Parts: sequence; C-alpha cells; structure tokens
Amino acid sequence: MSRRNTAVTDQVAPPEEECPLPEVLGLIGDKWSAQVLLELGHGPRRFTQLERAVEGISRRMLTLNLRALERNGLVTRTVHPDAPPRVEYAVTPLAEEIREPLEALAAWARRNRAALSAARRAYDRRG
Amino acid sequence: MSRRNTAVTDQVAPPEEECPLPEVLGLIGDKWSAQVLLELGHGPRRFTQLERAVEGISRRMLTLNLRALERNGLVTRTVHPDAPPRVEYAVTPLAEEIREPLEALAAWARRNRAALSAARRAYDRRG
DNA sequence: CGGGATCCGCCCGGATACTG
DNA sequence: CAGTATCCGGGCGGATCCCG
Repeated sequence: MSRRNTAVTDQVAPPEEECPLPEVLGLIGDKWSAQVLLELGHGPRRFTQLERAVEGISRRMLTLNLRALERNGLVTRTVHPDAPPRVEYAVTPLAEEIREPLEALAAWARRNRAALSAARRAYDRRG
Repeated sequence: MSRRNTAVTDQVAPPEEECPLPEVLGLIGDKWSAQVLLELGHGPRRFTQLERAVEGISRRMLTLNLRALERNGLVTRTVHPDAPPRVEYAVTPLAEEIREPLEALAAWARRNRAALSAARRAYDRRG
C-alpha cells in the first residue's frame, strides 16, 4: 500500500445527515487517541515523549493514532532537520476545542469512579 | 455461560491510579453506547424503540450495550408485568451528568464537520 | 530517534435461528 | 415483544524485525 496500514486511519464521515456522535467517536473513541490528544494538550511533544507518557501504547499504535489525528487536522507534525531526527507533534486550534468536553468526560470519570465500581459490584452480586 | 456474552459488558476499571479517560471510553467509547445513552436522554424508551432509534444497531448489540450500561449504573431496566412483555429503559442521575460533555462532543462534531472532511481531503491529496 | 512492513491471534460484532 | 444461542468472518492491535 502507498500509505495507511490497518485501521484507525481510514475513518471517513458518511455523507448522510445524521447523529454526529459516531464521527467524533471514530476520531477519539478508540483506546489511545484521546489520551494522546490530552497529553499533547499540555504542550508539544516528541514521539518518544508521547510513547512514555501514554503508557501501554505500542510504537505501532502511537504512529497510527498520530497519523489519523494529523489526517483529521487535529494534530500537526513538524520534522526538525537535526541529527538525530527530531519530530514534534502539537495540537491544532481545532483540537483545542475538543479538549474541553474531553476533559469534562475525564473529570466525570474521576468524580464517579467509586459510584461506578459500586454499581458494578452490586450488579454482579445480584447476578 | 451464566451471563454476559462477548465483550463490552466486561469493562472493569483497573485499580491503578491513572488517567480516567480509558475508563470512560470503556463505558461509552464503543460504536453504540453513547448513542443509546443520548436517545435515552430524551426520555424512557422500550427495547424496540431503541432498536429503531439508534438505526443500524443489531438486536444483539443493543442488548449487550444496555446490559453494560445497566451494570455500570448508567441505565435502569424495569420490566412491566404485561402481555405482551414490556421493558423500559431509562437513564440514571449518574448518566445525566455525562450527557452534557457527550452533547458537547456531538456539537463540536457538527460545527467542524466541514473542517474535518476538508482536512482529510487535503491530507489525502498531499499523499 | 522515529518510524515502516509483516505476521498472526483474538475479540468484536453481524447474521441467523430459536424462545418465553 | 424482548430477548438468547451459535456460528463465523474480518479487523484490531501486539510482537517482531528492519531501516534512514
């Protein structure tokens, strides 16, 4: 193939007139993209920095996610002509806007962590 | 198996002290859960109503998603002793809070739909 | 350092059929 | 109506190796 590899890169919005949630979930609903985005929200990061910050992500998936984010205009990739190679990623203004609701989701999760696990335990106990 | 079937039901928060995003994405990051949640936000719905409203979801996945949402305390399931059977689903107060950031995400997607597809076309054209 | 290419196992989820 | 059971193909993503 000329570009792209397996998966997440290919998300394209359907032309239909419908609920926008699938689109946004196609962008950041996967396992890693949102975390990458939030980490980049703290400031520009190099590839290896992201690899360590996100923790658990594989080199491959980080690359794929970054490509997808770049393709959708959420992240910029700038190569500095140094030796050793130096590549910096940063969020675009478009991504800045989406970070707010994303942080809100994270905040909600933190607030209700206990309630969630309690609900699960109750559900599992009742069978 | 006694309960549960394939997948989405099993999400359990890791005990570690870390970023809450994976947790919330485990709850509503999949293809359908968020849409189900938003639809239920409009008011209580019966199974078949949801099946038609969400559009594209299979009976199986709707069941799985509802079970997962119920397990995490986001949705209540009430069976009315009628004939024919009547089951109503509704959001809990816990879910009410998460609907706001979710709507914000959807709004963001609607606002930037054009920008996103433009970014993709540009990226693809450049190779 | 910052990737790309390939292999491959597993899980996700659609299709279909059956049930109280 | 509101599910459950089973089958099964595809793709998602980890592991590994290689490269400029």
